[in-house]
Parts: sequence; C-alpha cells; structure tokens
Amino acid sequence: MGRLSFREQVLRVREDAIVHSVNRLLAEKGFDSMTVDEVAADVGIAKASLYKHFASKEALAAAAMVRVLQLALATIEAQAANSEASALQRLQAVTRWALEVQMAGEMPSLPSQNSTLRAALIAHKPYLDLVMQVSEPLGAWIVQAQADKSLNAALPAEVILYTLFARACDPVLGILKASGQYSPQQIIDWVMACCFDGLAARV
Amino acid sequence: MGRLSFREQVLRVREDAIVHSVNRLLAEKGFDSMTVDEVAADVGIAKASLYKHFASKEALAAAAMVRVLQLALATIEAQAANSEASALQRLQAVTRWALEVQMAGEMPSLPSQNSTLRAALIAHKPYLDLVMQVSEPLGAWIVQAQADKSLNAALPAEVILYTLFARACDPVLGILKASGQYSPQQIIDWVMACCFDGLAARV
DNA sequence: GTCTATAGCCAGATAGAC
DNA sequence: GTCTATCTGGCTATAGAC
Repeated sequence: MGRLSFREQVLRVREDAIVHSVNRLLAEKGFDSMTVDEVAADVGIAKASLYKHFASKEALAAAAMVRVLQLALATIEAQAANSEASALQRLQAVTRWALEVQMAGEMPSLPSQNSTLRAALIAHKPYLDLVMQVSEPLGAWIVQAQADKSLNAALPAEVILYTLFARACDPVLGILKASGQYSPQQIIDWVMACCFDGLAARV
Repeated sequence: MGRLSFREQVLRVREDAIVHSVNRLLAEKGFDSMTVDEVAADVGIAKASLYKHFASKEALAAAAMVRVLQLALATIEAQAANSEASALQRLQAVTRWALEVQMAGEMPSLPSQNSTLRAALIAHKPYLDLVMQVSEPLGAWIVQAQADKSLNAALPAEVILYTLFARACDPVLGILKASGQYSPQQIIDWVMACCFDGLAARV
C-alpha cells in the first residue's frame, strides 16, 4: 500500500480513536444501551462529526467488530507460525487470547437478536470477509485435532467452532470478575477448563 | 391458599396470558428490542390495559423471569424426588430441561448490561427469592457431585453454578437451530456434551 | 378494567454556518 | 471536518372517557 498523505493519516488516527471508544463502550454496555452521544463524548468530538466518519450506529458497531476480528486474525497467524504447537494447543491459545480480551473489557458484545444490526453486519463485506478468514484456519485446526484424537470427534466441527465463538463472549467471565474474589488469570483458567475439559470429572 | 373469586380468577388468567406473551417475545427479540406495543398486540389488549396489570416494562420482564424460575424450581423438585438419580444426573436433567425450554423459544434472555433492568430485578423480591431457591439445591448437588468425583472438584462450586446458568441461555443453540440442519434433540445432545464432557477428547 | 388519544422523552440522524 | 442547534420517529407511560 502507498504512503498516506498527512491529512489521511490524521483521519486514520481519529477514526482509530473512535473505533477504540466504540469497542470499549460496546463491551461495557452492549449495543442497545450504548448511545451515539456517549461515543461522541468519549472521543471528545461532536456527534455530527462522528457521522462524517461513520454513516450510522450500526456502522460504528461493524467497525468495532472488524477491529477485533483483525486482532483475532493476527493472533491466529501468530499461532500458525508457531510450528511447535499442536492443533489443540493453537485453538486453546486463540481461545485464551479471546478470554483475555474480554477480561480487559475490550470484547464488543452484540445482541444476536437485534435484526437491524444483523442486517447491517451481513451487508458489511469487510466484516463478513474477516469472519471467513478467522473461521477457516480455526475450522482446519478443529478437523486436525479431531483426527489426532485430541478433540472430541463425535461433535461436528461446526458445533465446536460456534462454541468457541460463543465462549469468547461468555458471560461467566463478567460475573466472576464482578464478584471481585478471583484474579483475572484464575478466572480465565477456570473458564478454559469448563470449555475444553467440561464440568464432569476426568478419570 | 383460599379460593379465588371469579373476578380474581379472570384477572389471573389474563395476567398469565400477558406473562406468556412477554416470555415468548423476550426469548425471540430480547428485552431492548421488545416493545410494550408488541406485547399488547400479541396479547390482544390495549397498551393502557397492560399498564393496569404491570407498572413498567421492567416489571413485565421480571414477571417473565419469575415464571421461568418457577418452572425451573418445579423441575428441580421433581429431580429431588427421584431417589434413583445421582447428583450429577440431577444436574444434567435440569440443564437439559433448560436447553429444551430455550430450544422451544421460551427462555427469556435479558441483557446483563442494561442497568435499569438490573436495578428493577434486584429490587423485585419474588425474583431474588426464586433465584435463591433455585441456586440452593443446585449448589448442594454440585458439592455432592464433586465429593463423589463425578464433577470436576478443581472448580469452585460457584463457577459451575454460574456456568450452568449461562448455558441455559447459550447462543450456540440458536445458531444451530437457525441453520436448520439438525434436529432439536441432536442439538441439545451436542450442547450437553460440550458443557459436561468438554471439547477435548475423553480418553 | 378496557379503550382511544396523547403527553413526554430520548436517541439517531441532519442542516447549515464556519 | 468541526461545531451548535434542530428535526424526526419511536417508545414508555398516562389522561380521561366509558
């Protein structure tokens, strides 16, 4: 990609700041409770200026999702480059990364039930492309881990993939974090254990 | 409890119809996307009449939660009466019941992030009491199952309890159901396996 | 208690000057 | 592109007749 002009760099930095605020507010309050006024106040610009950068509240949410998916993709690529790790270890590393992001209050949570938001997301090509790019290597590792008998082969790969996505937003983390009794690391270890080892005892 | 007058019975039936509609709409659209107009239309009465029965939208949601918690309590009591079952089997039976309710589109899902709703719920004594009444026997069974080594004893009972509550609203069910590829029974079996056996293969 | 009609408010989006 | 000020629609909640 070519060099950006000064004006374009300024634009880029401002939009990054906006997306970062949206990300945090989505993680904290959720899409429905987050207001565009709050986003503007958090960034420190006028609401009308926000709308010069993003066409709608849904577009803001989509940008936040794109950002976190890009980070996920980077994590996945780092795991792919680690030739030491098994498929299961790679899946666990990516899952742990997602839990750490959520624990840090930076995992945007979108209501799967809001239909206008869903429509906006599936119409947003960068988002869809990234979902594909993320799902592909994860799906391959799942199949591989089932083949080497480290993942439950009785489950369709699809079910495992969806479960991993769902655990990235697992509300249990927020509840345990809010209780204030345990360290973030401890909480993540327990949620990882619930996910991969299950609640039932292992013999 | 004494007999109800005819008027009181009519009132009761109408309120049951309201709560049932709220329950379904909460499961389908979530609290924020559900409107009081929709509830009124679904019940077939005027919105103003709704407000004669329930003081606010939050009160409607609380009533729906109370209803589902009462059903959960009945399921728990049925399991407690079943002297054949082990603690783990009882927990699994209750979890399966919750998944079946969700699969039937009747598990109300409330956003944990909406603060006004949270405030209304914790101020609603019948709701809080039922949460306690449900948590108590479940907690006891968890401790018992950890003692007899059928549940993972390395996890705090609290973590397991919260995880079971979270799985009752697991979005994975909705995604798999929406794909239309699998039978409800099949989906529930898979989600149960993910929850209790974990994603990793058992040796 | 039920209805119709409406108040009141809030949040998403825009107009138009600079 | 940024701002202030405003529009607009939708939603919760209520007034008031019957």
